[in-house]
Amino acid sequence: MSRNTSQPLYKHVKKQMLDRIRSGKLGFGALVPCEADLAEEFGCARLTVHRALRELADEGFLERRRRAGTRVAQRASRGFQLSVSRVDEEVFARGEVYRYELITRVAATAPNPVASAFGIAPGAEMLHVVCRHWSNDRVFQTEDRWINTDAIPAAADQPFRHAGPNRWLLDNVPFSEVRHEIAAVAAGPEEARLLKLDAGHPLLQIRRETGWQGRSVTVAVLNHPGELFTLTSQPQAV
Amino acid sequence: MSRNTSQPLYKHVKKQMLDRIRSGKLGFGALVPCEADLAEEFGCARLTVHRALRELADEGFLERRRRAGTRVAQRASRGFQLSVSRVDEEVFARGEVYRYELITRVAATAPNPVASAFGIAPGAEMLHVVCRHWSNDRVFQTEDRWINTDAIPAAADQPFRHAGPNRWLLDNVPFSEVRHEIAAVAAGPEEARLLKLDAGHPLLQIRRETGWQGRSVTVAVLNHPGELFTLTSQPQAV
DNA sequence: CCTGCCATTAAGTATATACATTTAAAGGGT
DNA sequence: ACCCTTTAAATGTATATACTTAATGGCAGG
Repeated sequence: MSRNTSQPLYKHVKKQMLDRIRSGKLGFGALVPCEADLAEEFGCARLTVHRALRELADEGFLERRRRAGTRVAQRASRGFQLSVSRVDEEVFARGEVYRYELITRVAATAPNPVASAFGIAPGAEMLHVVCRHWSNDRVFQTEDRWINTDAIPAAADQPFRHAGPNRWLLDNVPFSEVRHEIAAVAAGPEEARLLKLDAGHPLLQIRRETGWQGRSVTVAVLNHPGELFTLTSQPQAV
Repeated sequence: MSRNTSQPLYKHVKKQMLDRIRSGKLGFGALVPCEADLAEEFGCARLTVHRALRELADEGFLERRRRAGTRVAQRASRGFQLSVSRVDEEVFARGEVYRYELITRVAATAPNPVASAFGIAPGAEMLHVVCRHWSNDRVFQTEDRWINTDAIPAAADQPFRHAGPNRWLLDNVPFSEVRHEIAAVAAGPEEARLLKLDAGHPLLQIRRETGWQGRSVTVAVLNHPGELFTLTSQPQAV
């Protein structure tokens, strides 16, 4: 129970409280003593306890409401963090050789679902880029992306010949919202050709919609051969 | 630029700084003024600025080092949050009817990969549960789970006849680490039968390993018909 | 018994102050 | 020029204090 002085006090309090939760001393739904009482118990200021409890609440361990106090959260709906990086960094992290290949890059009329996501008139022109990302000698990911040139005029000048739009966008365009959907689909003829697989092969498909201040700036469909690529979540940070 | 008084001051500062980052006024890698200067600029205490900047750093927008100051972070590898809930809650959230069905529940010798994950001798007995989760009249998820009865003796007494181990574990067992892998696979004959699909159908497969204080307590393989189920990430919180 | 008001409680925010920690940069000696 | 020491700048933590906000639970009045 003796505290490690090389560690900030609020972290010590945090760890102690987490221990009580994990050991079952404070079960799911249990009422946690109020900040003032804990401050007295730990012999520190209320703000120190406040910070510890606030961070535990941010991490999903506690639920806090004014006047009603602090309770141990039900664990049912805790999130977990999937890391999403630039595709070339993913490949590099696996110790393999990355190569980018542009398939097509055209200004075209956006199909209706894309146009409505961008909040523009159907029939308006925008940039459509299709490309492949290689890892050693295998196709690691195909990318089929629409870019709202209305929102990002600079994209219209990018050739995307030697580096993918993924990378350019991450490096150059501010974004505020990202929405992802992940599904397993069977490869259609077009996808099978691009991924050099047989039609019907299972694909891990990520649909990513990136927005800036409420407005969609780009939507992308990313396909991975199912068994080649697995997304791995990080363990819970504690 | 006038501040909304119904909003905490530190959030106002946070928003202002985020605007400067997103608008490009503070480009990637740019040096942010020190806390004292910002405090003077916003006419508030240093601690208020400190909290705003600390949270922005926690969210990955800034990088801070003592003495060296605060800089705008490169955006390359920001994570996103996938929510994981109890399967019955998932179905309920879709407005459909949930039904649980137990297939098998036996004490059996764990296969080697499972035993080694649990850190126990190969050949030791543990609980193996196979079940299905229905959404209306379709199989929403199959669950193939091993439970370390060494770590959770109470599980040996659970019949899992009317509610799945997923739910019981979440409600009753503390856990500290969760690791996920997500992949797309083709249904084998056994999976096809359980999911009432043809063999070869694409499945979204989630492998989940749950640990408590460094020790694995349960591993599960969850299969979803690929096109039925999509994991949707939450938009970035700002 | 029900309703609505209100006091009280607990969390949330803000400030001034102080001191600790890290480390870049300046300075000084060889 | 190089290395070592010192200084100071910036962030990090801790405390006391005060006020704000939300919401519960009790009380008064109908």
